[in-house]
Amino acid sequence: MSRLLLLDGHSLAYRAFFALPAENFSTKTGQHTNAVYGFTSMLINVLRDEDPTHLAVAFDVSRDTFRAQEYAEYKAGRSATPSEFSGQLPLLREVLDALKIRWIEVPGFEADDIIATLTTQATERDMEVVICSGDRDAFQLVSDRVTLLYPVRGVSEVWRMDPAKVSEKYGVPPERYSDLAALVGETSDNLPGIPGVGPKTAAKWITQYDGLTGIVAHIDQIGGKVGDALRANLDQVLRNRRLNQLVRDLDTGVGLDDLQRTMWDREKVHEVFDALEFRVLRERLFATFDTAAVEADGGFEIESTVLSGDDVPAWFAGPGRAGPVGVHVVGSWARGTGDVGALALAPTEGPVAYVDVTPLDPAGDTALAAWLADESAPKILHDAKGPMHALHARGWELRGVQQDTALAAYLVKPDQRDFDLADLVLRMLGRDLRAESGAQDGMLDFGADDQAEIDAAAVRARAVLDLGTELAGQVAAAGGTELLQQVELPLVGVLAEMEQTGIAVDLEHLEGLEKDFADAVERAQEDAYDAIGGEQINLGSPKQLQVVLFDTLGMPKTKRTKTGWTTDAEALADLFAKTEHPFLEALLRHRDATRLRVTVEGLLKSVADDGRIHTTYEQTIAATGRLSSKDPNLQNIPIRTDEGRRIRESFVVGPGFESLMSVDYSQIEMRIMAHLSGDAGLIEAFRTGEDLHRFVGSRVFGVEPADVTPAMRSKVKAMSYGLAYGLSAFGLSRQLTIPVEEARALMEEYFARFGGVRDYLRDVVADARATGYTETMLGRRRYLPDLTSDNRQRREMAERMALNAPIQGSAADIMKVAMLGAHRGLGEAGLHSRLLLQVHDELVVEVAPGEGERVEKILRREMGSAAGEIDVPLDVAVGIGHSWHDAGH
DNA sequence: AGCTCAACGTA
DNA sequence: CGTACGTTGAGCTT
Repeated sequence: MSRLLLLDGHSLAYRAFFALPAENFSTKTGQHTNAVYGFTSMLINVLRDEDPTHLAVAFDVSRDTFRAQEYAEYKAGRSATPSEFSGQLPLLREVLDALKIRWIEVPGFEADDIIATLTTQATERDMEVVICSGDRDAFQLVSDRVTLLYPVRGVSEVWRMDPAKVSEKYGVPPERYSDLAALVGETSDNLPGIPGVGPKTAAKWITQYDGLTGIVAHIDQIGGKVGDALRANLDQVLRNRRLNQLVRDLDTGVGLDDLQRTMWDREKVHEVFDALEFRVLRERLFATFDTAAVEADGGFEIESTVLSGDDVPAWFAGPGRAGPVGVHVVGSWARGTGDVGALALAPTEGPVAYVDVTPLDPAGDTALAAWLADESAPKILHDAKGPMHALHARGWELRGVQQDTALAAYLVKPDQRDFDLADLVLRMLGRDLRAESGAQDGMLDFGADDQAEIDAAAVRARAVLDLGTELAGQVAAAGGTELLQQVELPLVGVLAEMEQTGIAVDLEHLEGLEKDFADAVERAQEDAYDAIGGEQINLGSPKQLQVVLFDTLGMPKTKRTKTGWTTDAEALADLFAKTEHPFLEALLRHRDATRLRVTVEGLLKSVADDGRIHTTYEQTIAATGRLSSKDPNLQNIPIRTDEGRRIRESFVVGPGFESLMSVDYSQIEMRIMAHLSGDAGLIEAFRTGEDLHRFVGSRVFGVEPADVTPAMRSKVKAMSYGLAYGLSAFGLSRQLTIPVEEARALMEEYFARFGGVRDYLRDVVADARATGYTETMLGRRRYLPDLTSDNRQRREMAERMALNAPIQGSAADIMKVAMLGAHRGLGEAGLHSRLLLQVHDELVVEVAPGEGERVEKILRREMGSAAGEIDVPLDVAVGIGHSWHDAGH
């Protein structure tokens, strides 16, 4: 049975627009999405509940319809459509395009005319029709084959209108509804009815005289004041009736066959939903419709063979083993360690081998270990770092990883946040991650559970192999092969080692800090309560703070947030300057202390049995190419305040080592900007070795370097750094608390002296707009489609990203190269010192006894040369000490 | 239990 | 109205 679903895009989205609070539905760029969200949410529900075979969405083109031509006042008096709404219509169409749902517009006609036409065509073909519209005119279309879903109470509920329901509600059958509406009038269309005639009277007449034509024929028989009113307004009623009649024979430009439901474009759904930040909705979409089953061409034909230990050595001699082998490791891993249960190995020819390693005889173990560690035996894995930990814990090293499908996908789509294997396989290979047939030639009989596990692993190994080939092509097409092969892939092993090693902590010191900070929290809390007359609010609750600050204490309102007024540190400090209320001082102190205590608590929880903290580096998260660190994040350990820095005293040199060494690039992003822009002045600044900000300050303010005051220097410093982020005069003025005019003058002066920088920043955006992406020094791309957006906020956001991505990303490239060089250099020198941490522009090394000088030399050499031949020197600063704090400089 | 938000730490 | 991250508690919703 065919069922056609027709939606009135405009009316439904408009409902959603008013039903959903805009402040809860906007992207980080400020784009409102409530209408799109509400519509899409409703769409998902209707698709789920009605399961149509065909569907389309109709839109109004404008208010200039044939109805307005007949009656100039048609829909007059409606307030202008808010621009926050109309701005969402293009986004809504993007969503529909991604979902591959046809949307239809016909100039001069309304959405309901399109719906009426398609309804007519469909019923002629014996299809069922479900209409979803918030426009009452659609009632006239209801029949035994046509159901109307009419949203009430915003978008959360619909009335399901069939003929019986329409009669029950209005006292007339659907085909008479237009007569009724003509008599009663329709306020929203500015169609006045007959004074004194409501639905009850109108229904009575319609029933009595068999519709409007009958009423006209018997118009003289209708008595009373309402009869007079009817006669006085008859022309108007007939006009209403002409206008509310939907057109059923439009040329819509599509046939019903064009409306057949098809699977959405998964790639585009991701793109569009990402841009709209519809995370939950996307999950709902995918969860509601078992996409894999519908969309994929199929699963994988899998033949697997289960190897027992003594089969293992022979297997590696079989056909297809010389080419890349897809490897799936069954196991678990985290924090630099793990556990392997089994391996699935997919060769280019022949069945997938499955090896249960929980019991593995020595011969099998040796053969497997040798193959895994063999640099010349090419392997393909998905996200190899985790498996490396699991294998390492078992005493096996993994080398020869020729391709990592997660890393490759990251280079192709750097803005994507997660790279799930099933998802990639579906999107890039159009296949589903399941075994088509569980055929296998193992000798043993396995239980259903075991067989399912074997199949699942075998499929993954096979899929990784296929995906590796596909992605290699895509990476090459994006010019990323060298970056992948020479940098990202080799880095995996280095990061794995760093995670496995971890960094030693001084538990006693850390526990002492916890107590100190907890005491400080306690004191601050007491002081805060005293300052407001003893009321014990939760100082960590912005909501409760707002009540105290703005209601109880009546302080001036701060900047707005989505849900109220900000209580952030800057605003509190500002309020303190104005009011000098002791509560604020105590609150700020409480904030600081709480923050530090929480940081310390988190670290304490992360200390492993070996007395060290093992973070996890994410290599596929940051769109610019940086690493990120999590569980715990060791890239945001405090350094700016004295109290915060004490936490760094807890990171110490471990037993058997001599010291920690911290090596960092000075002003690497500024140097990259100098190099990329080729600005002679800035390059000279770095070549002279003069203090950068003093040098720039002397140029900007036109004084001798020696006469640059601290105030001048700090202004210039803020500006220099801000430039790489797309800072505006407004932003600079706010940061420095100076007038916008002064900030503007400062920037103009800067650009006058360093014109190359201005030209570069301008060109980098223009190039990105032309090509669609930015590029780092190593050719890492970032795609920025929003550079051509009509939406100013989105466009300007993309412009700032375009400014920053090559600079931040090139710094990330250089640091990665430096890490590879340092790792190799330490190894080749036969040193035992080892890399522990990377904090974007800093490396922390644990120095083995007596190796300090050699380590420093290697680190300086490798970090200093990591960018190759560039126009400015890369300065490296080195510090050594017992703790990370002491190594700081 | 899982989510979003404000807040805040780093480069 | 300055980029890139990750974590937290509060306060919701499920």
